[in-house]
Amino acid sequence: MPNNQFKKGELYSFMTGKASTAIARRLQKNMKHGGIEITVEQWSVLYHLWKNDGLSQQELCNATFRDKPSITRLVDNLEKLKLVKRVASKNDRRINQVFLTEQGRKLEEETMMVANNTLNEALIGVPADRVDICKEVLQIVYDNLK
Amino acid sequence: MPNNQFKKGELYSFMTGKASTAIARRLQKNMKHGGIEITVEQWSVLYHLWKNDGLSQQELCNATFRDKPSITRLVDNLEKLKLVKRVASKNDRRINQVFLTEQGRKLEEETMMVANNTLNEALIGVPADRVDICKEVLQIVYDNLK
DNA sequence: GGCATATAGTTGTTTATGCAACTACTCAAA
DNA sequence: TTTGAGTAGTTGCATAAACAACTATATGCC
Repeated sequence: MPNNQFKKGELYSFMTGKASTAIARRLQKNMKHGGIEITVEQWSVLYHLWKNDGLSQQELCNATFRDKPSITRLVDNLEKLKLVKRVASKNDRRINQVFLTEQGRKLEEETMMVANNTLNEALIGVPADRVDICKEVLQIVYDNLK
Repeated sequence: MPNNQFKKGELYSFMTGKASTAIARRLQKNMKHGGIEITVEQWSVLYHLWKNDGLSQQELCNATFRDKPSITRLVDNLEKLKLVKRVASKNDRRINQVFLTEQGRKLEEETMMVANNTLNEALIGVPADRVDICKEVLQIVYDNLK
């Protein structure tokens, strides 16, 4: 028994993620404006390495919710930009660990500041308790479907 | 003065739209499983034509929050699939109106049913009033950034 | 040890996106 | 009536995504 109805197109934006598209575009624009020459997708990989350097590509797949080919090519491009380096694991030769370079580490502070500012632009006029509810709903949706 | 802080990565999912990615993937999977051979992006264009046939490409840009090249190519592909047809406007020869074909119209009922079911899968365990709050927050975010 | 199965990662193909540069058409003002 | 600004749409290029097919390595069972 459905607990919600998709009526009158009011949930179109919800389903198509117009808000998150808008956030990604603004983040991209703000990074470019700040002289940070990476894509938002590359940012999402670096983000997890800043928290936890040396993740394997598979762990990056799980963390970023991207498939293996996507991570292969994102890491390819980040390597070309000299921001990360693949290191074959000694224990398990199937695994590449991905490590930040000095250059990659240096990006963290500035880039996270831009991300933080972008989020604040996005949330102007939204009470914090409503943001929390929204986050919870999106987390449940993600858990339902992932 | 920032009204929210981007702390401890808790808003990573919010910013990167993991929930809407999950919805889009599930919708794609459900359509394929139901024998509907279109992409979710093509669905988003057809959706607006079902509500309002004959929109111009520019109007489709506004409705779907995509840029002009994206709509050009989505309409290209929908035309190849014989689901829509471009018709040059008589009043203003710059404008293409996009009309559904009989085949395009026939997809509506089944496809909207699949979309509705997908949404219900996504929202299992979420009280309706929380969905409403989430929608409102996302609408404000979109309006802040669009 | 050897084989089946699973896991990590890569490659190929099609579709989609963002941005910039371009063509074609419209409209209004000199 | 011409010209110049604005609008609608297309094309080119780089990046990214989904899916399937592939290689290489690891592991567990006989």
